[in-house]
Amino acid sequence: MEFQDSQAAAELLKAFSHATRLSILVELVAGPKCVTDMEELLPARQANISQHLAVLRNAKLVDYAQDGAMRCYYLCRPNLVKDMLALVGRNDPVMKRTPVEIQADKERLARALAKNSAPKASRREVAKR
Amino acid sequence: MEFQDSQAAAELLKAFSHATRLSILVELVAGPKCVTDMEELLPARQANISQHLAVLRNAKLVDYAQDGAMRCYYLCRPNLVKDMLALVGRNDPVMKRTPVEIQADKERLARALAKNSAPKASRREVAKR
DNA sequence: GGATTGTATTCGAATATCCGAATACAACAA
DNA sequence: TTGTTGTATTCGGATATTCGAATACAATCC
Repeated sequence: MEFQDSQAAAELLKAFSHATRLSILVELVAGPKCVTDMEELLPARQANISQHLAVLRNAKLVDYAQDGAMRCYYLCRPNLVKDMLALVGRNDPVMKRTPVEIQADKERLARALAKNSAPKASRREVAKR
Repeated sequence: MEFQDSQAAAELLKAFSHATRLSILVELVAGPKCVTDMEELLPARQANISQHLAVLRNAKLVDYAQDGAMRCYYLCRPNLVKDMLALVGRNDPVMKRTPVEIQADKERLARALAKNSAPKASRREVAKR
């Protein structure tokens, strides 16, 4: 993954990174809703919900269909949103690894790299010489 | 998903939501690395990388094993990280839906809800009476 | 002991995000 | 046309994030 991609990916993730916006997305997974519907479902005021919807729109996560004076918001990338909600809802166990395991990993990686190019020595390893 | 969960999920997502931190995670997917290694791989200075690693540590996405003066960082929830990187790397098509489709969706949802409780009328619908 | 290397933390200024209040605007009803 | 409803936008202050510079700290070497 290049830096450019990281930048774009970070932008997308920022759109997800707010409790109210996540709640909005959760509601929209159930079906399209207008702002007033969301106002009843969420602990936030109308203006604020509209502001968050603007962020989600910029991120191309939601769009709306006009219905009279109302705007029915819907997910325009429903699979992305569902998968993201599932991912952050999942509770992966946190693993702790020992220095020995890590060392083995580093060496394995170093050997793999050595096949393609000269291994890079760390400052400390250079100093040892 | 409750508001509490949204709060926690948003915190987790914030840890991911930075180009440099995503790049660090990409590097760590390949194998454990110390700060100096990352300094060579990323367009960021040592202090800044340490700061971002602190954020990732707080989010329990990485941990380290001390190795002399160095700290070998590794992913402590590798599956979560890999799945997240895959998800944001994926490029889901953005779909636009017509008002008619949305309306059908809303009505389907309304019928489903009506089975369990009295339907809630919108302000506009109440005004029509 | 001092010097060096690898890393973390603190500080401060720049920037960004957040949210309420107020206001604007668009669709519709009367 | 005027009023009402649903929604968006603007403004401003509070808060948070970001990053460089400086410094602190810990391990190792001499």
